[in-house]
Amino acid sequence: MSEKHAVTYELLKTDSRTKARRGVLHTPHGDIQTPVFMPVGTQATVKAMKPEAVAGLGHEGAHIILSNTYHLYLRPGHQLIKDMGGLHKFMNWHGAILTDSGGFQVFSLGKMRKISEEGVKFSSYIDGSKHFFTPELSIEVQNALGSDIIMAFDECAPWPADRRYVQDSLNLTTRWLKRCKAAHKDIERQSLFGIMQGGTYKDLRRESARQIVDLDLPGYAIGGLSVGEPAELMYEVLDDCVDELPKDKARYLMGVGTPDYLFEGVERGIDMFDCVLPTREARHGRAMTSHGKVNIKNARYERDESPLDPECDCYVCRNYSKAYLRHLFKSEEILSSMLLSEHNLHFLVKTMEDIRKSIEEDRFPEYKRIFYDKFGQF
RNA sequence: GUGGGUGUCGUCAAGCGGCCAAAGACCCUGGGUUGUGGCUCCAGUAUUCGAGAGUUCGAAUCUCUCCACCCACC
Repeated sequence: MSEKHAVTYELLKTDSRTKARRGVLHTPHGDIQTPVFMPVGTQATVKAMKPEAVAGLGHEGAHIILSNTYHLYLRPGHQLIKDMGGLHKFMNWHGAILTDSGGFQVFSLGKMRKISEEGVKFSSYIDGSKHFFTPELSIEVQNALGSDIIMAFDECAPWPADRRYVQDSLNLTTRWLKRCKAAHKDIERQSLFGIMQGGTYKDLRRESARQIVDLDLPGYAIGGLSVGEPAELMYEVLDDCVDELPKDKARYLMGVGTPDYLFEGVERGIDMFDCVLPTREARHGRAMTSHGKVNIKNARYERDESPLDPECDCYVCRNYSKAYLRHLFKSEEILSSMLLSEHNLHFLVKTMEDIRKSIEEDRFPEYKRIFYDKFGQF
């Protein structure tokens, strides 16, 4: 009666001097080389990107994206997507999909919600209508969407938060995780990842980790970090709590992030990352480059004929000048979002490819040094 | 040439004797953004009101002269 998990992690190599890992995530929609950066496509679309462009990012392509339970539940509705053949078919994405549970939206849309043992009552940001989200409903929605990896419905505590609150929050998250696991039946089609909480209290993080690892899930996420706490504190907490997670399961640091966070996360043994930053900043006129950030709005680029990043070989950098990109942004042309999004995503996906290669060749610390020297502070 | 009108930030404009070291919008300049509500949020930018001279305790606001532009009519 050994059921096969839909998603499994295979550890290929561990860096000799750090906790950095090189692995493969096997999913029903293909293998994912890790560490990996997952572009975010909240509303069943990576904003301003065609799926083909997402699939062509970097040199190897992006093979997994993140989408969102909360948003798709509200619009167009999970039943509709199920009727349309599931999320992959609906959005014409042939790679793997991870769906966030809606737990984070409870946190980020905090003004209009009420948390109880049973679940969360909240108002729709679209029309103000009242909804009640529970672990069972989150799983039901994610089952209907048909994503490869589904996330547990958790409570993400804010920072700062007092110890008592964080403790209660992590315990609630574990109780909800048990309900998620019980509600999720088809484990051969989709895999449920648990989420660790615990704020910035190391002992609470370890406690949360032990609780969720007990449930023997195919993967574990670290939630509730990068929510405003100082970077150094986050690194410290992350470094400590990762050791509590099993080596034969994928580890996902949720909502991260900036290039420097990616390196720090990988160094501490993280396999998966996602972040809205590259696409959101792109829409707001900011680019990530090998020499740091570029604000394309700046007047100094008015007559700059050079590409965003002289070391980048993406479609955008091969064909367009900063002067043109600035013009597109200032004119509020749609192509501005498209090109800057493509560049930013390419930059992170390509950086991850280089990180993977450096781990394979056991020179991750050296590569990190080189990257930081050029990139500077984000 | 005659009559009428208008002149306040790059632009459009509020103000019409004190609360104006001049509102607002756009533009412009800079910054923010980390499990995406939001092509968005935050901040900055006129010691000055076409120029000059008056009236007044006090003027962008009243008077006079000049200048510029606009509209009619010769």
